[in-house]
Amino acid sequence: MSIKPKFYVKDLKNHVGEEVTLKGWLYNKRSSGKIQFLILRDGTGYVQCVVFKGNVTPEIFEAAEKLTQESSFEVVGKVKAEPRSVGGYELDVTDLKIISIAQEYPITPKEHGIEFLIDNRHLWVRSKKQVAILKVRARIVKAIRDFFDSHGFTLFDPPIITPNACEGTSTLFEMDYFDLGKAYLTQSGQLYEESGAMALGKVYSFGPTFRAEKSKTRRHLTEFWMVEPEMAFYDLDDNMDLAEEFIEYIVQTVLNDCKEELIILERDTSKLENIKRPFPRISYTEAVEILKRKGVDFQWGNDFGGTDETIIGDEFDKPVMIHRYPTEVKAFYMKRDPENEKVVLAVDVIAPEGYGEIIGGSQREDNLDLLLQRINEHGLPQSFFEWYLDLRRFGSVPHSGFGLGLERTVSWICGLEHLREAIPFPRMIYRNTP
RNA sequence: UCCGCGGUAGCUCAAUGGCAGAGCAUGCGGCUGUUAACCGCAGGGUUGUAGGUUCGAGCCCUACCCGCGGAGCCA
Repeated sequence: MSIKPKFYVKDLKNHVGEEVTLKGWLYNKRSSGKIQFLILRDGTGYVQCVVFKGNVTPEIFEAAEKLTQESSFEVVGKVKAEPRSVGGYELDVTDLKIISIAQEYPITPKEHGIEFLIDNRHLWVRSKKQVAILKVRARIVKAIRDFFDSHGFTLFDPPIITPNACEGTSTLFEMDYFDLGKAYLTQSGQLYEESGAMALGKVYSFGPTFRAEKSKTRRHLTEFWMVEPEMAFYDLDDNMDLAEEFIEYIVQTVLNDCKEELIILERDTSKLENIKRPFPRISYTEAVEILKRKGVDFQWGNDFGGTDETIIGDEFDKPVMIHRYPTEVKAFYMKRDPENEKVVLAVDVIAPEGYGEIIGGSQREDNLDLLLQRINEHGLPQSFFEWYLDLRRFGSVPHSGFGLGLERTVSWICGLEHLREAIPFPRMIYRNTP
């Protein structure tokens, strides 16, 4: 026997005048003596169910009275268009069955502090705003896959467990790996993607990555999702063209497909409608000039901090692509600019409205000798990178790629204050539960 | 690791060094169109922990614990 629902709230508009059965949870309740208004949510939407004392048996009316916030129940009723009701439709209840009465639910319709909400993240995800964010996240994930799948890319999954640091810079989560000593959780699949690009031309990976840095800001998680395309025969300009088209596609897809969610999130969509190619492209050196013009005491050669990024980003109403960073502040695998040895062919994309870096990418060093030199300069053990150097020994080609942080993108598009709401169960330096 | 702010009822917050309070949630009662409904009543407290100052400490002092915001680091 099947118990799965035949109707969901999102389908009600096609069943006006019909009697349907809905299953879900009580989001909120209001009553006025002989009439009760039950707000049912079922994951697809919210609908007000009206229980009139005259229309139902005393038992059914009493059952409705017993329902507490987040109790689960099944309700039968006739769908009608009702402008007074949120969502425009409501259900005239004729029958109601309690599935499970909820204990006193901790998250009330009033305000809560962030500590309490995160402690109750497993329940918090039921809230209207969180449901909207998670739906937008899911839509962005699909948009990302659709974009690459339809642009000639092949999904190429890198390992999560790795023997060494990819970039040799950030701190990694460490573990014992049987008799082989230490292993680490990946901080990027990029080096592996490069081998994929040499095999399949254009590849991408999409999955969780891990950073053990003790960053304690609204822009950091220790576990976050990253999409990393890597393309053979792409130079920096080709890379930027792709990044630009990619971001435009994601934003325009969400605008088109997540209208209700963006309303719930009270997002100013005019700022998103503006996210159309071309995006401004400035060099690092030009970005430094912007900072100096704004009165920031900034030395050419340093990396930008969070506030620097915001100042630069505020100069533009679209994502800004900053390219050609000083060699010293960037990773060993980035190709040096043939026209200026002091900079590498890297690009960071800064989202508007203070959301910071959402993309970091570069053209990769494809010359074996120069790559070896860079590995030595960074004090990295060459033995770990022999397989990576092979990619330059056996038919090396110019190639490029980038990584986009999913949660930062979700956060920007949804207009969130903090990255922790952009993932179901955030992992942060002082928080790994629930 | 550093700087700043905070910890009082299940939750969000008040309380001049002088009786520990409100709203929401919960329970009971009322109301036939509510929109975070409303009205009445009730229960609910080791004020983060340990010390200290004081006639008297939620409030002042010391240490510690926990959290939040930021810096550094990083995407």
